[in-house]
Amino acid sequence: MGKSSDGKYDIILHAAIDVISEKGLDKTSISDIVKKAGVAQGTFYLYFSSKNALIPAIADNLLTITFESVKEKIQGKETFWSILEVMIDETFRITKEYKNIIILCYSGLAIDHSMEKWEAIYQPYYDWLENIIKKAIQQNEIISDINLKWTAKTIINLVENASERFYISQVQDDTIEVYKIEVFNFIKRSLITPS
Amino acid sequence: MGKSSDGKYDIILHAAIDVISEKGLDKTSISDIVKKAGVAQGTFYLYFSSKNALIPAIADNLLTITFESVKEKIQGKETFWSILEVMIDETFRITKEYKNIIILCYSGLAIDHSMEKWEAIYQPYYDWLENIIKKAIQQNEIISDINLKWTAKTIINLVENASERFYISQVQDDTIEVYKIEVFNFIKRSLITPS
Amino acid sequence: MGKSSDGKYDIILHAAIDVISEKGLDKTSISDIVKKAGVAQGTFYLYFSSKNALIPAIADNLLTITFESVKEKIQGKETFWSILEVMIDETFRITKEYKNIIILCYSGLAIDHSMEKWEAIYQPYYDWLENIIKKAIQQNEIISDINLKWTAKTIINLVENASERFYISQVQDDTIEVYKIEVFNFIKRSLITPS
Amino acid sequence: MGKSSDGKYDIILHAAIDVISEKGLDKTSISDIVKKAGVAQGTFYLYFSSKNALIPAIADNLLTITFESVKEKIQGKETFWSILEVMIDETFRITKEYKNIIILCYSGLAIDHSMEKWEAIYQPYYDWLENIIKKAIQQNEIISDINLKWTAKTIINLVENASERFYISQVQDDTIEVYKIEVFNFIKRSLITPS
DNA sequence: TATGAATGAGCATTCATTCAT
DNA sequence: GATGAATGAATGCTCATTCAT
Repeated sequence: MGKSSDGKYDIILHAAIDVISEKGLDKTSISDIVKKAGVAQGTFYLYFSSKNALIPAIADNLLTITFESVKEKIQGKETFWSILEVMIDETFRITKEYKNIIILCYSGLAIDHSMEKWEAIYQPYYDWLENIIKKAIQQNEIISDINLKWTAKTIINLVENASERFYISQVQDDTIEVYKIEVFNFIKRSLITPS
Repeated sequence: MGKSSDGKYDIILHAAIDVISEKGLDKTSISDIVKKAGVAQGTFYLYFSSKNALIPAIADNLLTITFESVKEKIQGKETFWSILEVMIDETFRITKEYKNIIILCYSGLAIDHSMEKWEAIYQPYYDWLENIIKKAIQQNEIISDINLKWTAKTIINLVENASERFYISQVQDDTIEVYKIEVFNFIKRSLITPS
Repeated sequence: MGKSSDGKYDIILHAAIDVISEKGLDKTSISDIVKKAGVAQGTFYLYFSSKNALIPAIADNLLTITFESVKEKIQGKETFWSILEVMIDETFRITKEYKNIIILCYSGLAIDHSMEKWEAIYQPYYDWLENIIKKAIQQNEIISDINLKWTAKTIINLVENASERFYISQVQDDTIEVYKIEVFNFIKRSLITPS
Repeated sequence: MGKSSDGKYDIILHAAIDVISEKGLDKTSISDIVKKAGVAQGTFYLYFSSKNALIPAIADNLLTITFESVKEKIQGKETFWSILEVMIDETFRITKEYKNIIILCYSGLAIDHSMEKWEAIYQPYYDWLENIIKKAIQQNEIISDINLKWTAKTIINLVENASERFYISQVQDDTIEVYKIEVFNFIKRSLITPS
């Protein structure tokens, strides 16, 4: 189950992401995946213990993509609010691009009764934002009377959920800009230090 | 597909909820459901067009429970903030009681690629809260410079997600009270009219 | 799992016996059996809980054949020794005819770790012979100082094993008559009342 | 396929015996065996041509154990009857200790359609007993009017089957002593020279 | 000799759905 | 409306075996 080898793990993982994005989790057979990956049926099981074991791996991959791209775009941003703006932009962008994978993660982890894995996977992202918030408090950008951990998780969820409502639940009675601005303002009003 | 008959629809629906709560969606067969319901295999198909047709029905049932119980508990409450308090209390209570069904709705609707049905099902709840908010604005309890629809959805999501994080993702590093208070304050700070 | 219906149980059972006799247990797939039986794949599982569940059923069938044919041929025989003779003749005949099934029962029950089922299946045969022996003792044909149950089982085993050694283990350095006579005499010398 | 090397053959063979005794033949994979033996997957095939090739080797090993231990315990015994007693004791002891292996031999050789291998493996044991019987006849301990080969095989079978009925088929309605005495007496009455 | 990653054929079993009664 | 026996497509997974190193 190692992630090393000569890259077979990644080859299979990405083949899985491709096929599942297209056909959905339950319509995708292991046979489809290995065909796409160009390996034998049995090889799949050298790297993943079961079909279900794919989901956390895919979710992990997705979070990594999100997290990395946020960190990259954050470079040079100084204020908490500009960082929040980046998070919103990137989350919307990635939700649009990977909406099928996001859905598959929801259903996959739910089916597997392992919703708690979400939290484990998101932990590094949570920790990172917690730190950002801590600094923002020190900079007196935001109020200090909040539960750090809870707030970090809630912000991430708020942003993700807003973009999922926009792209996945297909409620587009407003423009994307409205959604982005509303979520930004909602959070800002809640956290900003009264002047 | 009528909801009438002599109640077989409800018998089957609740048998389904019971069994699926226990075993999870994918481990539950139609056979399990009809056995529990005490009807014949074929009878299921007189009331539901397919296994997947169960999920929206269950989700609908769940929303109705939530919505009704919120409306009931709201009686006599005057301020927006006391209504919000009730919503939080009831949402946490129902999330605890029906967490397996909530999970099943996530996975079921995701599998079915019909996440948008969530929105349709939640519509009455959204509409109701939108009205509450509108009145609160008129009463000058909360700020007026917000997108009504978006805010209604976001509040409902925020509350639900907080309780799901608590009960489903099993992140209980704080007490339930902390979670309830944080979510209440987070929303209140964002919406309250500056005095 | 009832043996009734319109005979599907028997149809499948005999199809299974046919195919397995030919190809051996592990080379036979359920698919082969249902094809031969002319029923659908799933129908098999309406009558047998698993592939392994076939074996005891087949063994039972075989014992019934043996037992019935022995009882039939016994008609009119008066002495214990003539009955023993019939048992030997019939056992050799049936061993020859059904040797593949006998082998499959051995391996099937062994694989299944349910060797003890042999005894349960053979019980009626054992009981019947026990009675025969009891009468023979009363008639003073054989000695009385023996353990009835043990002796009944041992005689049946001796005869079966002799014929299996002849037909299955393919040790035919002697004629079948030698085998039959030896086993008859071996038992007779051991049990006959000294004159 | 040599039995020499630096003992890898024996290491693998005994690993196989251990694992199969525990899990049964069909639940045991080559992978289990090599893991236990501490060698690589491919190494197995340097010493055994296939999985099925294990069975005769294991059976052979088992017969050797039985045969050797009988020969050892026989030392100093003079009469045929005391030798028979040893055979019974040792057979019961070994059946108890190795019952899972005995079962595996049954199923393994049956599956393989090579029941006749039993006879080849047992040949030395048969030959040895044949000689014992021959001497007993010369000593006038037992009757002479018997087929030597057939009788040797039958005695061995009788004893083995009695102990298998006791330990494997789990019919323990009597004590082990009853079983041992009955089988001893059954044979003795059949063979002893009338005084 | 020894390795162990890779292979890929093979199959029991499940279960949503139908339909004759 | 109600039944439940029958269907048969569909697939995750195992595992004996190979072979390049």
